[in-house]
Amino acid sequence: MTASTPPGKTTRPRLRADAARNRAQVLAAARTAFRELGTAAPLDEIARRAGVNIATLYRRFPDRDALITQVVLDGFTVVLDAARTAAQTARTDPLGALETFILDLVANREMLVLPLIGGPVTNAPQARDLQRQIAAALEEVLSAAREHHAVRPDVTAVDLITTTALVCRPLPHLPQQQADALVTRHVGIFLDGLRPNTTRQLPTAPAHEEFAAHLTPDPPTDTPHTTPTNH
Amino acid sequence: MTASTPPGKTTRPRLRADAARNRAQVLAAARTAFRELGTAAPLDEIARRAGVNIATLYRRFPDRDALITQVVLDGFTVVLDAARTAAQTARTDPLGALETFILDLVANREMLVLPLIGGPVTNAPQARDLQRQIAAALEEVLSAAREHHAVRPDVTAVDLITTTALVCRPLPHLPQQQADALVTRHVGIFLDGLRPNTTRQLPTAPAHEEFAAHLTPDPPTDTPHTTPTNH
Amino acid sequence: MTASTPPGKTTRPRLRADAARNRAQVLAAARTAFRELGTAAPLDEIARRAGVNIATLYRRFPDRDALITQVVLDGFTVVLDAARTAAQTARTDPLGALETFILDLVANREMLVLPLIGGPVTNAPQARDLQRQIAAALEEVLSAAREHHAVRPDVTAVDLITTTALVCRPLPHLPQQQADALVTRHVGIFLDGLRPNTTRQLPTAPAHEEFAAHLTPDPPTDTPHTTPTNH
Amino acid sequence: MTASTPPGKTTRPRLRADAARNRAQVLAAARTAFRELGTAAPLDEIARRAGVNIATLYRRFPDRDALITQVVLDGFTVVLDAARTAAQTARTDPLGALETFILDLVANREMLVLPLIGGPVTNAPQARDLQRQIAAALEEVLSAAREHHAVRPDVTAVDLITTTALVCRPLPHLPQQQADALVTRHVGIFLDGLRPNTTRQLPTAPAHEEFAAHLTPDPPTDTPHTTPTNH
DNA sequence: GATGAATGAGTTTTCATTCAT
DNA sequence: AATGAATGAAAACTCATTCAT
Repeated sequence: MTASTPPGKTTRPRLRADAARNRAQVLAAARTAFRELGTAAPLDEIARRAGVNIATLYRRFPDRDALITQVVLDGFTVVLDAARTAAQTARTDPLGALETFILDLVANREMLVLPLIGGPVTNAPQARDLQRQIAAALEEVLSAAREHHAVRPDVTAVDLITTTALVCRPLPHLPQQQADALVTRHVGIFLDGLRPNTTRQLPTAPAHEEFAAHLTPDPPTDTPHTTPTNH
Repeated sequence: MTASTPPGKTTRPRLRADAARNRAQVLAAARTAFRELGTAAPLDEIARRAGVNIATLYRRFPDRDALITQVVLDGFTVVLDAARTAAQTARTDPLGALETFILDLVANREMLVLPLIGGPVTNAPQARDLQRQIAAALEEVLSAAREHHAVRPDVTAVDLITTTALVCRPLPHLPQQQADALVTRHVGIFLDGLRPNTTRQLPTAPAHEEFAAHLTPDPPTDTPHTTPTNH
Repeated sequence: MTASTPPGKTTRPRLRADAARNRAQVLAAARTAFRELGTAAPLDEIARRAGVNIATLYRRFPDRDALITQVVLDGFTVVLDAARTAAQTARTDPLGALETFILDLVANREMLVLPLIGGPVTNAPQARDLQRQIAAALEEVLSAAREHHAVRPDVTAVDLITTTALVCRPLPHLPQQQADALVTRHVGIFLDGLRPNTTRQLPTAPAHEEFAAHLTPDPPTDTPHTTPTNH
Repeated sequence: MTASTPPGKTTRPRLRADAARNRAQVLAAARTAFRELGTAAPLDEIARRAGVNIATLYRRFPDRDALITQVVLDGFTVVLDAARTAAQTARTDPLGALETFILDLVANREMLVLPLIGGPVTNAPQARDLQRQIAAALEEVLSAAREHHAVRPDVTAVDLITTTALVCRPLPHLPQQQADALVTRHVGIFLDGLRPNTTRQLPTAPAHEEFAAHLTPDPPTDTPHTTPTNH
C-alpha cells in the first residue's frame, strides 16, 4: 500500500499529471510545515512552500482538516507498511524485526506527523482502521518474540506505538544530525530495556481498544484550529 | 531555587502584591495553553484563562517571546531542582535517585514546557546556564551510579535530558490517566535499559557542550513566532 | 507677559515647586513631541520624555486638548512678545524691527507649535485674543514702515503671520543647522520682496477678522485625535 | 513620466485592471489623509476612504512605510515633471518659467506629500534620484535666468526646493480659498525678492549634495511610525 | 485546472484613561 | 502629589476563504 493515492477508496477519475504533482507537493510541504510550526501553520505558507497558489491548495483540500487528515493517514500508512514488513520477518528473527521496525521509523520520522497515539488529529474512520491494523501486525511480531523469549512478556503493541509516537516528534531547535544521534541512543536504551530479564514491574497497559475509543467522534472541539502541540 | 521570582537579576524593587499574583496567573495559563495549543496559542486566550486583561499581560511580557522565555526558564528551574535533589541522594542510592528524578518529572510534567533539548525556544542566556547546571548535577548522579555498577557505563547526562524532553511532552488527545500509564510504562522500560549488562552499542553521544552551543545565538530566525511544534 | 504661568487667569493656590517643574517639563516635552510626531503623539511618550509618570501628566492636563491648548497658547505668547517688542522699535527703525521680528522667531522656532494661521488646534478663546493682539502690534509696525516707505504698501499683518506660520514649521529630516540656513535664506529673499518698488500685484489679502473667525467654535470635529498635520 | 506606474522597476507583469484601480484609489486616499491627519493617519481610515478593504490595502502595500514611500515618490514625480517643463521654457522666458513652476505647484499642492527637503519620509533610493533630477532641472532654469539678469545671482536650486517644501504644506484649519490667497501672496512676495537688485546678503546655501546625503541611510530610526509632523 | 485578487474575521499590539497605593 | 498597575478601546496586521479571471 502506498501512502496517499489521492483521496481514499472512492477514487475519482484520476488526477491530471500536473494536478497530481501539485497535490503531492502540497502534502510534502504540509508535512514539513506541520512538524515545524504545528498543525496551525498558515495555509498560505504551506502553499508557498509547495510552490502553488493558495487556491490550488483549497481545490485539493477543502479545509485544513482535510489536509491534516491526509497527512496523518499518510503517516499511519508508513507505519503500517513498516509493521507489516516486520510481521513478515518476525518468524525467523523477531527481535531483529522489532528493532528494524522502530529504527527505520525513527530514521524516516520526517514522514510522520503523528501522534499515532493520543489519537490522530482527525476523525477519519480510516485512521481508526489503520491503527487497528498496525496494532495487529505489531502484536504478531511480539507474539513471535515472546515465543523466542526475545522480549519481556509484559510489553504490548501499544507500548511500541507509544514509543514511536514519543520519539518521532520533532526536536525543533536541534540540528538534524544531533537529533538523530540522541533519539537513536534513547531508542537503543529502550530496546535494551525490552530484554526478558526484567527488573521492574510496569503499570498496567491500557488495552488497545480502550484508547482507540478516543479516536472517532473526538468531541467537536471548537478550539480555533490553533494546533494542539507540545514541546 | 524557586521558579520565576519575577524577571531575573537586573530588575526593579519587587512587584506589588496584586501584580505579582497576576503575573503568576499569566504564567500558569501560558504553561497550560502552550502545552495544549502550542507556543502559537493566542495571547488573548492566555489572558482570558489567567483572568486578566490582555494589556496586563503585555505590561508584564512585552511580547510573545518574553512570555515563552519565562515559561521555559521556569520549566528548566523545575528540572534543575529535581536534578539537584537527585544529586544529593546519589551517594547512598544512585539508581533510586535517577529513577525518582525521571518519574517525578513525568508525574509533574504539566509544569514543563520544554524541550530541554534542542534548546529552549528562546535565546535567553539564562537558559544556557540552567542547562549547564542541570547537566552537571545529572553527571554527578551518573558518576555515583557508574561506581556502583548500577548503570551501563555509556549512558550520559545528555541521554537523561533527552529522555526527559521526549517523554514530558503532551499527548494532547489522550486522557490524562491513559497518558500517564503509557508514558510511565515507556519510562519503565527505558530504565530497565539502563542496566549495566548491555546488549547493544549506542551511537556516539554528542557532548553536552556541543548541542548547548545551539542555544544562544539561535540563528535569528525571522519566522514570525508561529510555534515550532509538531504532532 | 511670560508664557505659561500655570493655567490662565483664575490661577489656583500656586503649584508646589516640584509640581511646577514637572508641569514645565511636560510642556517642553510636548512641544518637542508635537513638532516631531504631530499632535497625535502618544501621551505616554511625552510623559516619558518629560521624565514623569503618565498619571502625573494627566493630573496637570486633564486631556490631550488641554495640553495642546497650553502649548499653542505658549507659542502665541512668544509671538506676541516678539510683535510688541517690534512695535516699540518701529518708530525709529521700522524695517529693522520687522526683520528682527521674523528672524528671531525663526531662530527660536523650536518654541512654536502653531499654526498661528489656520487656527490653533484649539477652541480656547484666549487664542483668539492673542491673535488679535499680535495682528494689532504687527499692524503698528507696518504702519510705521509704510510711512517711511520702507515696505511695499500692499503687505499686511496677515502676510507676516502667514510667513511666520509657513517657515516656523519643522523640517523633520534635516539637521538643525541646515534647516536653519535654508529657512533663513528663504526668509531673506522674502524680506527683500517686501521692498516698496514692487513688480507684481498680489491677490487680495483676506482681512484678519475674516480668517480669525475660523478660530473659535471650530465645529467640534469628532475626528479622533489623530492630528491634523502636514508635511 | 507619469506618477506611480505600479511599483517601480523590478516588478511583475502588470496589475489586473481592477487591482490597478484599487491601488490608485488607495494612493489618492492616502495622499489626502496624510495631508489632513499626518502620516500617522489610521490605515483603515485610508482604506475606507478608498472604498477597499483594509486587507486589500495591505496586499498592495505591505506596511505603512511602503505606502508613505509611494505617496512621497509620486509627489516627487509631480515636482520633477513641473521642473522639466520649466527647463524647457527657460531659454525664452526664464523668469516666467520659474514663476509658473512655483505657482503651479502651489495650485496643485494637494498632490504633494513632501517635504522635498528634509528628505522624504522614506529611505527609498528612488527618492534620492528624483531629488537630484529635480535639482538639476531647476539649476538649468536658474542658469538661464541668471544670464538674462532676471534673478539675483545668489539664489540656488536648493532655495527653490526649500520654498516648495515650505509653502506646499497644508494649513489644516483654513478654508481652501483663504489658504490659497495667503500662500499665493507669500509666494508673490518671495518672487519679488528674487529680483537682481538685492539689498541683503543671504547666509551660505548648503550645496544640494550636502543635504541630499541625509536621504539615504536615514538613521534606521526605530521610531514606530508615528509620523514626523508639525503644525 | 490554476491563479491573482478581494474580503471578513481574527489576533496582536498600542494607547488613553482611570484607579489604588 | 506622584506612581505602579489595570483596563477598554482602537489600530495594525494576518489569515482563511471565496470569487473572478
